[in-house]
Amino acid sequence: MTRTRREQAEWRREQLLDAALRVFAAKGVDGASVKDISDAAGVTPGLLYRYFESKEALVETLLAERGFLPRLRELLTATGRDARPATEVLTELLAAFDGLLADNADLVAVFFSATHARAAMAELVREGQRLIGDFLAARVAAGELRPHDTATAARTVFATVAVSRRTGSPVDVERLVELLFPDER
Amino acid sequence: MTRTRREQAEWRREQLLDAALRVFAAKGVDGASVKDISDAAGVTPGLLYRYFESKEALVETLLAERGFLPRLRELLTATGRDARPATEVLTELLAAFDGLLADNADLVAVFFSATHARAAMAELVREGQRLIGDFLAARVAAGELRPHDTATAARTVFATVAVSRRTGSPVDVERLVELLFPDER
Amino acid sequence: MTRTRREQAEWRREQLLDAALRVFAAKGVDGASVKDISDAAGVTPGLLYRYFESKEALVETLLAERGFLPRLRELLTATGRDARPATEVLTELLAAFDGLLADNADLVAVFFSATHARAAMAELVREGQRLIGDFLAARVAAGELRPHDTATAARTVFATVAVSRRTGSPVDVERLVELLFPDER
Amino acid sequence: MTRTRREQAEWRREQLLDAALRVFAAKGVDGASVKDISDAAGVTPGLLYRYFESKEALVETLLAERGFLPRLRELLTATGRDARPATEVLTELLAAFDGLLADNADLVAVFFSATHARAAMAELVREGQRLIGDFLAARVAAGELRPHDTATAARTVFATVAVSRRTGSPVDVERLVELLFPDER
DNA sequence: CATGAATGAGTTTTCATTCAT
DNA sequence: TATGAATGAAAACTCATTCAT
Repeated sequence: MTRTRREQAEWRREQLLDAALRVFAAKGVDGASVKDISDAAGVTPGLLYRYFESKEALVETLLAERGFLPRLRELLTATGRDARPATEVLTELLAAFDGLLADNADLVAVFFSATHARAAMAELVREGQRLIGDFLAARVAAGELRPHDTATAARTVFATVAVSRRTGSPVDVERLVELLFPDER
Repeated sequence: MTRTRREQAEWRREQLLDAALRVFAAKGVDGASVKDISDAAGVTPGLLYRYFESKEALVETLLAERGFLPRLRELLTATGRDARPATEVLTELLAAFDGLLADNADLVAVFFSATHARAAMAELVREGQRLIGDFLAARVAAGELRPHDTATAARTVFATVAVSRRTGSPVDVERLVELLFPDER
Repeated sequence: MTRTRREQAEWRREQLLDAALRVFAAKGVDGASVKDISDAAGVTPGLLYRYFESKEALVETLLAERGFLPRLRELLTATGRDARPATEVLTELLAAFDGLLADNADLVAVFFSATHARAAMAELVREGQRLIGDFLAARVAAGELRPHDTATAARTVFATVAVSRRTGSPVDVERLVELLFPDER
Repeated sequence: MTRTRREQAEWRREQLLDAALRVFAAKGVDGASVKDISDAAGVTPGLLYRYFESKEALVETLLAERGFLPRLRELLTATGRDARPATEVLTELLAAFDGLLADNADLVAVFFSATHARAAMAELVREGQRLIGDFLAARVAAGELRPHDTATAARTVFATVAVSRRTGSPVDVERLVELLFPDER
């Protein structure tokens, strides 16, 4: 109950970021007012400016601190998979990616709405595709997967999962993997 | 140079829609002001209201009149393809779809930015996936393509083309088709 | 059917004044737009400016040309009454005044709404009270009515009729006269 | 000089209502801009919207909070009059009513100008006439006043005082009462 | 730390008025 | 005579931001 100053400040900061994320996702960055956000956080607009320089700084902080690129990287490079079949690992990977997007639906919405976020989103996509492509290439090199254009394949699965999430009709990742690698079960 | 009143009005209307599309794509619907649009069209803000009831009505008109769903439908249902190999037709189809998105990049941007456009975009995606899926299913039934989950395949190619366009790194549709149907060349 | 230029112009002018009167009465002078008026007249706003210099000029013309002060004067000074009993004449007079207000309800509304019309209305009231006062004084002098403060009496009946009209509950003028002159029937 | 937040807000609210009342009275509700009002209050237009939802809400608040119907009711029903002669009480009553209108000249002007206020004004008139009518009827029943149409009489005195106030030539209430009840002095 | 009154620069929208056709 | 496209100025209103308390 008793928080130190520092804890309290940290807690408030996070609370504001939470509120901002929710509100931005619902109304879009431009459509949401500072008042909307402070209302959602149960504080007054003025307080927001003790924690963030401006509305724009708030958006940037959100993108920087809540961005899930690190988590995506983790997911896609997790070790201890070498022993398991490529299609199994790939399925799991895509499911994890799908889950990541689901968990961060609000942030994804911000990525889509904000003109600012264009670059951040592009980076996410590039990185994701590269990591999946590397995985596929390694397994092709190992002779486990048939030779194919791994970059295109990575791009394909990545895009499919992302769009499916965004349009609200989640994809069945098993089927997706089977579509691409029908013989490697 | 001399235009009738009616022609002038029609021309101005289109010009305003053009300007709005450009500005909305660049700044987002919420980020663009009516003044931005009228400036882009070289007129005064008031004039916009002779042609459209409100900024919102302008967005709706844009989505309704400049929507490329009809063109998409045309593309995907064009006849005279029965005689040609499925992969060839599919490649052509996806290239056309990619071209359509390229031609309508601004509108696509609006679809992405506007909270209003969420529904319109979802419909576009659904329709596109359905039409491609139907095509694939017919060719599978005809024994030309290997049996596979045609719905997932449709979703895959559709999403891949769309995301590639959006992220600015156009996909090579031939490679995409070959990835899915390596043996049907 | 064929009108001379002059006739046509006169007719249109009157039509515009009619429309303006109706619209001003309904929405108030400030609340009514030039477009409202031209719409009501079935013409375009531009045309209005061929007949009147400005919206304000239109109001002034309305007050000047449609003012019923002349008619009021006529009513209150009509001759051929000397032979009849004062209360009878007074009753008839007030009824006629009431009728005049009813016939000009729209104009009265404009008088009330327009800040401009304050002076015109005051003049109307003054004149009306003076004329009724003169009538009463003459009859007192003739010994037909009891001596009383004729100015106050005039003001009283005038105000009563006017307010009753305006608030929508027309007064029974016979009762009003009987109230003031119970013995002079 | 030092005011608490709450006091300051309350004070500002009243100040804005004061300013609005003055400006509305001078220019009419439609003729007055929000800027006119904020200028009169020495603040920026935006501040007005912290205290009132819209210009229309401001008018309604004015009518509701500054309406003098309660005060009118008080005046006309004040007790402790039974012992005094009816004409004396009536004279005093009308003088008080006249004073009330004088004190609220601005509000009366708003009543006259605003299309919205039509209903509020009608209620005021109705109520006022009813209360005066009741008073007269009681005194007739008590045999103190001659039998007469008390409703018409009430309407008469009410209208006379109101119009006189409005047209700027205050009535002499003693004379008015004497006109109606010449023998009851 | 937190409030919320206040600002100023913007927003969308309206409208009296002009003028080429 | 009549139209209606276009303007410019102002309207109502919003909102990010500041600051005294």
